[in-house]
Amino acid sequence: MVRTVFEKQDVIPLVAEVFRELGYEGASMSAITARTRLSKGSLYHFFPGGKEEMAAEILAHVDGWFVTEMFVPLEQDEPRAAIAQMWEATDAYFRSGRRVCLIGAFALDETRDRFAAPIRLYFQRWIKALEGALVRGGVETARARLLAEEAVVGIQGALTLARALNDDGIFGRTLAQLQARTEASLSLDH
Amino acid sequence: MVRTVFEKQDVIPLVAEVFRELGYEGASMSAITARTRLSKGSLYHFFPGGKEEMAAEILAHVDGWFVTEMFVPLEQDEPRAAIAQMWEATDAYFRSGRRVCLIGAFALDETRDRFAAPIRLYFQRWIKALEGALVRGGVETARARLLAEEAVVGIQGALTLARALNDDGIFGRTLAQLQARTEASLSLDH
DNA sequence: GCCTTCATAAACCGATCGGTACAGAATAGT
DNA sequence: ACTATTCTGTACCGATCGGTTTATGAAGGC
Repeated sequence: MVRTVFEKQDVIPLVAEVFRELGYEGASMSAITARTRLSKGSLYHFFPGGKEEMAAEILAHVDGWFVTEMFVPLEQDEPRAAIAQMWEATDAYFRSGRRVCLIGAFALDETRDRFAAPIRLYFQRWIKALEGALVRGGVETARARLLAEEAVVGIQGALTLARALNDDGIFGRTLAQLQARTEASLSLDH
Repeated sequence: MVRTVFEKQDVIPLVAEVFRELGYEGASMSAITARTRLSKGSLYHFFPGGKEEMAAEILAHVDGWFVTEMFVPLEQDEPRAAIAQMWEATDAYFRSGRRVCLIGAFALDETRDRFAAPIRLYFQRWIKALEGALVRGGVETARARLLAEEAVVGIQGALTLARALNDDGIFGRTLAQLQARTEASLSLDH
């Protein structure tokens, strides 16, 4: 009998991918067991609280990734470098639009009510971190706010349309345009 | 006994609102009956094909609304007026961001695979119609394409963030910015 | 007034839902 | 090697899922 022993840190990304593809309601336990090859016994061992705990831990895991890879650099590092890294990390993380934003997907249906706080904090911090980096890069505050909001809005919209249109190009085009616009503001106000 | 007699045209918007709020998987039959006050008998009378037929007809209904209210005007009417009407209709339809785009929500999870064609056609036609209006308004083709794509991307992203942040302002700010940018292009190239 | 058609309600179906119980296999500590 | 703990597979639970059936209520045509 094949028996693979997992640890929780290995399990979270596997389950996360199922939630990402199917949404909270669509990710039934049977779908999760089928796609992760993990038995119910394993899943309820790692997540005694069931689906809700799985989703909460996954949200925290995704949030943690963004915090270390993007938000902290934006908040602390040299702004131009951090912003450039943000665009790269965004493109890599979302696989050029072929991967959906789990937190954005959760925000749309009534799953949002369950996880309203972490969802809101994630997007607030992203916008605030980018806005702060732009300000530190010399952009005027009001414009930085708008630019940051526009960037996160554009990323989310491009993810939706990339899937809706089944178009691999739209995400890259959107990122390029947003990046060009932020860099124009950075050089203008400097 | 209270007995309200409905016709199919009255039923579709009611059911649509449930799908919009809960998503395809989240909209269970019991949720639909509870929120619409329609019995299962009525629902299966109007939609013998069950949930799948409901969703398909709802998509067609939403698509039809956009076709008559926005796409046809964009394709045929005087471009500046049609584009102005598009921004107004968008803000009104999505209730300043408090209402979610049902087709966009369907695009995110694996519901997309079931309704891939109508979802793709809806967004394609929106972008193409706006692009065409911009071109007829004097905007250069390549720029019109980018602007149209950017507008639809921005609308979808703003809808996601409006819900995620529970912020009533972001949708309006995004629309205003997109509108200003298209109008700037229209006056430039004229 | 009668009959047909449309619309509704309620009981019911097998399948699947999320979740539990528990026994056994793998691992780590000693 | 023995034991305690961690991890896994399976059988099972009540509840709910989407869907069906049936019986009857109301409305329109004649």
